[in-house]
Amino acid sequence: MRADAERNRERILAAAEEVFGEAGVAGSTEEVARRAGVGVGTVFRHFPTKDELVAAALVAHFTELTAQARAAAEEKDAAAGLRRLVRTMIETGAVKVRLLELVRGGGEPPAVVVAASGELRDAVGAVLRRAQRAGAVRRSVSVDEVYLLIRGLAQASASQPTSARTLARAVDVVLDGLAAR
Amino acid sequence: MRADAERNRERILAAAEEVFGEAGVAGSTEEVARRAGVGVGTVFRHFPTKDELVAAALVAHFTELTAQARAAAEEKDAAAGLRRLVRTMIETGAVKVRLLELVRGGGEPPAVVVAASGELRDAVGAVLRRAQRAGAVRRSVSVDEVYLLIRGLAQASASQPTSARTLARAVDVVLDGLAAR
Amino acid sequence: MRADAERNRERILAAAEEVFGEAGVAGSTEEVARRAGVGVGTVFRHFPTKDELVAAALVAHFTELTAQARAAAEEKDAAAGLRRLVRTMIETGAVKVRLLELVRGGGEPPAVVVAASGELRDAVGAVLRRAQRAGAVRRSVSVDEVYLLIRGLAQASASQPTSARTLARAVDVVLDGLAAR
Amino acid sequence: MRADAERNRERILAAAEEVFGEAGVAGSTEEVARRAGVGVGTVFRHFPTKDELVAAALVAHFTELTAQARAAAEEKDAAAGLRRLVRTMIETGAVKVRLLELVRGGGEPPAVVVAASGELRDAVGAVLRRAQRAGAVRRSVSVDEVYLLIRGLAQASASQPTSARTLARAVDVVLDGLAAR
DNA sequence: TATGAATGAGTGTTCATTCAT
DNA sequence: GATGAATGAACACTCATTCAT
Repeated sequence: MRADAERNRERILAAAEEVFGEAGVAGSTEEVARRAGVGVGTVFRHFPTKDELVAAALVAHFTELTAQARAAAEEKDAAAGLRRLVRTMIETGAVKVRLLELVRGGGEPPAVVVAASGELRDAVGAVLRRAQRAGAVRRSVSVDEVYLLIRGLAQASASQPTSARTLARAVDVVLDGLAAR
Repeated sequence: MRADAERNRERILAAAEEVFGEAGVAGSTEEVARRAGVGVGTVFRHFPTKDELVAAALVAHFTELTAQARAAAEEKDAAAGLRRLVRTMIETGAVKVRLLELVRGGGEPPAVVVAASGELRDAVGAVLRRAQRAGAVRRSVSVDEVYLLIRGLAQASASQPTSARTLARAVDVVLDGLAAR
Repeated sequence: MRADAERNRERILAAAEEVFGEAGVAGSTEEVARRAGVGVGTVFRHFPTKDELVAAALVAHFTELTAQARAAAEEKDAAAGLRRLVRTMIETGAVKVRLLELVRGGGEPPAVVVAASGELRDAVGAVLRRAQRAGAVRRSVSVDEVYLLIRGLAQASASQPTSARTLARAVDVVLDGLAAR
Repeated sequence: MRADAERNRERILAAAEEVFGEAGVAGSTEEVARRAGVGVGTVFRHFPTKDELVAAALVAHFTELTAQARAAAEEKDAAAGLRRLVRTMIETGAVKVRLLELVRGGGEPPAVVVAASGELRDAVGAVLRRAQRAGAVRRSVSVDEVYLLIRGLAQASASQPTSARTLARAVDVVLDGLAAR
């Protein structure tokens, strides 16, 4: 039964990412249940509240991104690592954005989300520092700005159809801005 | 009574900006009515649909920003004009962001909104071209990227408390990125 | 001003017959006002309540029919008079039906309506008695049945599209049933 | 739970017949829920729309009547069968009338209702043809008139309190009119 | 006196959450 | 544990009625 329950949990999370990613706030718990192929009751057994479900989906998303950030930190070329990370985060950012909408609402996001977000920030920080050490980014910038810029482009491109070309150019502007003079 | 009705319309619009700015999609028409100090019926008389109310609030917001963009285009120093515009848009952007969330939902935003957004984009374009002519921005960037970057920073800073310092630094990164090499 | 007010009253009544005749209960006071070419306020000044407006429209309708019944009582051929009356009432009955729907609702129709309906019944009674005297209708039937049958056909044909042919045949069945054996 | 749900469905339908039968269009879904002893949500789970609820109640009503018509077709005495059917339909017709009001409104009634009504008409037709074959009704009348007359009496007696005596006499007039000369 | 803007109770409908099976 | 039917508070929207102009 343990295995079954675990499998359900995963399916629900995946369905939640899908549903909330598509419909944002409008996504209903019932729809999540339907896509996960379980009853609503099961969803609520795993996540006693819609907010908790959303938070869990967000954490899952942050966790994936953190893994990618850590991978980027291993890359030979530090500058290329940063570049790739920025692109990945922006491209997969759409979902996150929709989910974040949900979590805000009543102010502070739940602690778990803050923690997961913090971990991601740190991983991005590591990539950034490596790029600085390699001389590809000037010393004066801090993770905060970088993180903000990434989130911004992710959200903006998610909330309005944006051509790949425009997005790529915007990323270049940012990377140029980060570059050491 | 014309006068009264007009005043109500303004109050409703202002309340809508407030409510939707704070609560996003969750904001209720009833709450808008309460804050405007009118009955729900009055809100619906002026804006027959919640969507129309939201659209109207958005248009109002875009219109304000467009006015500011046009003012920025008059400024002596072209580069300073661009800088100021970017800052203004980001600072007052919070509201817009929340409202945009609402309008998306079922795909294309209503024509009025698209039109108002287009006008803003054009006004920003004028400021940008002036800055390019003055040599403060390199020729290769187009309005699209700039508009995207501005929207991004506005949304990102609105959706998560961001220190003024971090925001200012992010703006600088962008402006540096835009600058001619 | 008297004349103006009187003209408005008539226009409102006519509009009410139209609107309620078409839409039944769904017809709104506002729509009546629109068709009458006056403001809602004016409608309410003349008829302080929707119910009163409906009642007045009904009374007007009954009054017209009563006039026709009286005319039928003058006709040379008593049997032909009855026949014509039945047909007229059925054909113009559609409106009445819709209006009656409205008036029922909370039980007894208002006194004015009852009175107007009584007058119509009496006028029909006169036509009937003449037909009986002429030997065209058997003595044992009373106004009540006749009135009920007429109302029935009027309502039934109004509430569902009915071919003229079917209606004519139904009327013949009734007239045959009334005829002396 | 299947059993429970089924029981609820029945109770809701019964309540709907009651409520709409009494109040016509004015009857509210909430009132139906109250009388059925369930929450509004339950009503909407079973019938996603008020219109669908009304249609379902109508279909149920037609179905009952069709069963009675079929029973009448089995009766030994063909004329008595017709007589009894007409009486039954008129007596139980009140509800149908109110419900029909609702269904009209926007033109064509939903297909299910049309179908159920058609079946009833056919069953009545069978009873009628038997009576004709038995020489109790003249050949020239068709189902259409009979159905119209029945509906008419049902509606008329439902929409205004009518003494049993008057109704019986009206029925006799109709039956006499149908009789072979 | 006529107007039509304002009001707010009431209606249909949705959806997070609970609980009997 | 899983299910999905039941619940009811909450929301968008309508419309009879009132009242400032």
